[in-house]
Amino acid sequence: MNEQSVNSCAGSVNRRVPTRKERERLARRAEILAVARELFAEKGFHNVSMQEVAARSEFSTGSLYAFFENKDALYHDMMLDLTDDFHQRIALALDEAEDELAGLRAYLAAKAERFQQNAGLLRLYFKESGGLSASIREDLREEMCTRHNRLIERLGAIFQSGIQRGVFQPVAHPRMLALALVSLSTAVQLDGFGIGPDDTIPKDPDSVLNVLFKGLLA
Amino acid sequence: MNEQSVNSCAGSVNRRVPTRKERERLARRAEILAVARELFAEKGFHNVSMQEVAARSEFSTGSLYAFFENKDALYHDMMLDLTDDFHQRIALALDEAEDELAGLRAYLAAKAERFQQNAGLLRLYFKESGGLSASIREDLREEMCTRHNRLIERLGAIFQSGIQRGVFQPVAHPRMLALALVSLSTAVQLDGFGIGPDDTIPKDPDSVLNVLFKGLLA
Amino acid sequence: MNEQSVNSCAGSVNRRVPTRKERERLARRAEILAVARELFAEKGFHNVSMQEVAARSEFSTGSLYAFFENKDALYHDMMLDLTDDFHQRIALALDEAEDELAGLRAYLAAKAERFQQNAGLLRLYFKESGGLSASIREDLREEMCTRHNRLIERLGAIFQSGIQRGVFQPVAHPRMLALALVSLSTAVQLDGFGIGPDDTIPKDPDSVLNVLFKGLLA
Amino acid sequence: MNEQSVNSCAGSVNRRVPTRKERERLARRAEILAVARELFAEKGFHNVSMQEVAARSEFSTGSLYAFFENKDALYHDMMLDLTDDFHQRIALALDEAEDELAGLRAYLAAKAERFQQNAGLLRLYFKESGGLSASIREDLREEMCTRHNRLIERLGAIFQSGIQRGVFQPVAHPRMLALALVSLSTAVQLDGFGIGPDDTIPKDPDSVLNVLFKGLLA
DNA sequence: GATGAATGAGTTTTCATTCAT
DNA sequence: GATGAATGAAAACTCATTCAT
Repeated sequence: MNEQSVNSCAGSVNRRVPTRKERERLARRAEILAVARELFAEKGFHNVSMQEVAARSEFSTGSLYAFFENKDALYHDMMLDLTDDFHQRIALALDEAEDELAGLRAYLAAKAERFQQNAGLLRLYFKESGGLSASIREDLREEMCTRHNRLIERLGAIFQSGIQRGVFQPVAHPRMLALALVSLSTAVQLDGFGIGPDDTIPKDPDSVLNVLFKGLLA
Repeated sequence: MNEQSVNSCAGSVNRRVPTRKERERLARRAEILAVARELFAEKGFHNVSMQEVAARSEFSTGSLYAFFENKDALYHDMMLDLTDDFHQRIALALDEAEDELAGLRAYLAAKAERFQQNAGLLRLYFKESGGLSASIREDLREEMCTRHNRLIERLGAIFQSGIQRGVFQPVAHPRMLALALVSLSTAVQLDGFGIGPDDTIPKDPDSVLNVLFKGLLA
Repeated sequence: MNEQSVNSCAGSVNRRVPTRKERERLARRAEILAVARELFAEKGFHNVSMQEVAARSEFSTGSLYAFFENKDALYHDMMLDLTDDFHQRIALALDEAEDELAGLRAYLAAKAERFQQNAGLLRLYFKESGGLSASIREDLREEMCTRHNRLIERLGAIFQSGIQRGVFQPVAHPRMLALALVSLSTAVQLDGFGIGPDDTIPKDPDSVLNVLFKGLLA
Repeated sequence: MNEQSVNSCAGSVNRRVPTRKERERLARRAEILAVARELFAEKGFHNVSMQEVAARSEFSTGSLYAFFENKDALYHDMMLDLTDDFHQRIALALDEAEDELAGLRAYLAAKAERFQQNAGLLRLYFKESGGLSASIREDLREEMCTRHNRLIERLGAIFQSGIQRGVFQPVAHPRMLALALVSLSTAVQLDGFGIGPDDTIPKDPDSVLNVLFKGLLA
């Protein structure tokens, strides 16, 4: 019953019993969040019932409420989970980049990968965050804006340092360059979802950067 | 009850009796659509009831169904109304512009005016269209994409012509320039909604154009 | 269809069309309240569902919410309805009484009649009001206490006047006599619900008064 | 599993092993009942969940079901516990009283003490017992009525004996006197909960007795 | 044609009870 | 024996839609 006796023979300094439970709980929570992602992406917040989430995740409705206070909380947590995941990847990509240009390319690559991975999720992402949905709880919007701003700052800093190092031409508002990069890359990626007669726009990083850097590079 | 009998005595070439009705009908319809705009913008599709629309527009719920087949149709029509309105203004601005640069400035000005006019509507616009919402009926999404693509084409043509006329530097994908212009201007406008510590980004047309044209202009 | 045409022949000065609707609405409301009385009396607040009230009253659940904001409001209104009804009868009886003693007898008679009429209702009455239920909305409790206090005052005044007129012997706290009368008569009536081996207590007004007036009468 | 086998070896007259367990079990049961009292008094039967009882009593929900078959049984047992406690105190007070008048005073004192001790419990008591709640299981109501009747009988006997001994004036229904005493004292105590403009009614035993005994005492 | 009262299916949420560990 | 996670039936309440007037 007590694991300590089981493990007592060896040097077993680190985590034990509570961790197992905790890990399982988090795994279940993650399962639910994954199902919620799918469903919300497919149908939108109001067109998904808790019953549906319960059914698809193979939990009972009651269990859902053991993990999330209510439907809003489930949505909130799912959204933050999704966003954090995205921003962490990008932050990582930026950390590993050797110089400014490489950083921007890394950002674009990470973003493209992300977009390709889950188109459905993105519809949701832009519907609810880019759209500044009125029906989102104010706190969620704030939290997502915070993350977004953090990303803009970071990219802005890259432009700034590039300019200072003489790699880029000087510009009045480096932050706006960051905004341009983010919005253009998003638009390019989303363009693929469009139904326009021609999908002729290349979606690789360098094409995007070219638009911004025509003449901008020193 | 029927006005035709009243007017039937005279030559009926310029008679407007059915037209009067028709005009009235359209006016009522427009009133409802206007109320729907407000309400949907404020609260989002699913948080507005037909009763609410009826109350605010001073029609009965029954009458709503005389004008729109159901709630989805009301939303659909309102959305197209909104979009058409927007695109018409921009088309007009572009028509009146004397050269390419003036056209782009006109576009940016029209867009900014539009954003300022009704922030609430925009949240909706981006929530449901920019977000490619899954909960929208497919046909609405298509129709909005069509309009969006038409705009992109038009702006792309302006870039193209500017390049041909030697006003802009040549670029591989003029359509991407259009995309860049649209997305950057949107992002700049939306940036105002953010909660970032600094709203230091200038939102006037020339600042936006500067980012795109640093060195791009011939 | 329009009553005006029907009534237009005679001098029909007073109320018409709106009254019909209003009357109907009140009648429906009363029907629901009556069903609610029954059900709440039978089973208690928490053991009655809105569905049940709807079914027994032959309305839809939705209609219930057209008449009462929510279940609490339904209960609240039903309770006040019940109490007001009761207190009005008693007030009437007191008004018509010729002297103090007759007033007290009238009170007891009205109360007894009331108790006999609807035993079930009384269980509820005492359950929720006499019991100062913790689950009642505070405002209801206050409103019922107000009515109760008003009754006590009124009866206290009768004792007072009886004492002043020399009909009753003087007593330090006439209000307590009122309390005694009310509580004793209630207890006597409720005693009938008991399962005691003997129901030998006479429940007529004079027996009750005798207990209080042994020696009180001048 | 059966401890008897373990302990069967020695002389087992004064042995307390099973008793220890039994004692512990009863102690735990009592702890749960105490928590149940509090919670039910605070919020009413239907507004208290087993989870809540479990949490506050620091047992698991499962354990609750080891002590009480279900929620109804818990309520039932708690209620009887409460009532028995009350009646025992009063019975004791009556036992120790030297004469009839002292007995009645003792009853009133015990009751007042009881009321003061726990106002919350009383709300529950009167809500569910005095109110003859329909939501109580019939058997509980019976059991509480039995106890109540027993008390009435006992008080009635005191009046009877007082009358026989010539201490009180003769009265047709001594039982009704008992009822009067019980109901009046309850009403007086509860009056304190009221919101009446004046709390001028004295709540001491003698004031209550005075109302009943004006002229009753020989 | 217009009205708005009525409908009832569908949604979120709670909680008594069970049972694998 | 004890635990508490999981269950799922049931409840309050909403709202798109219809239809008698």
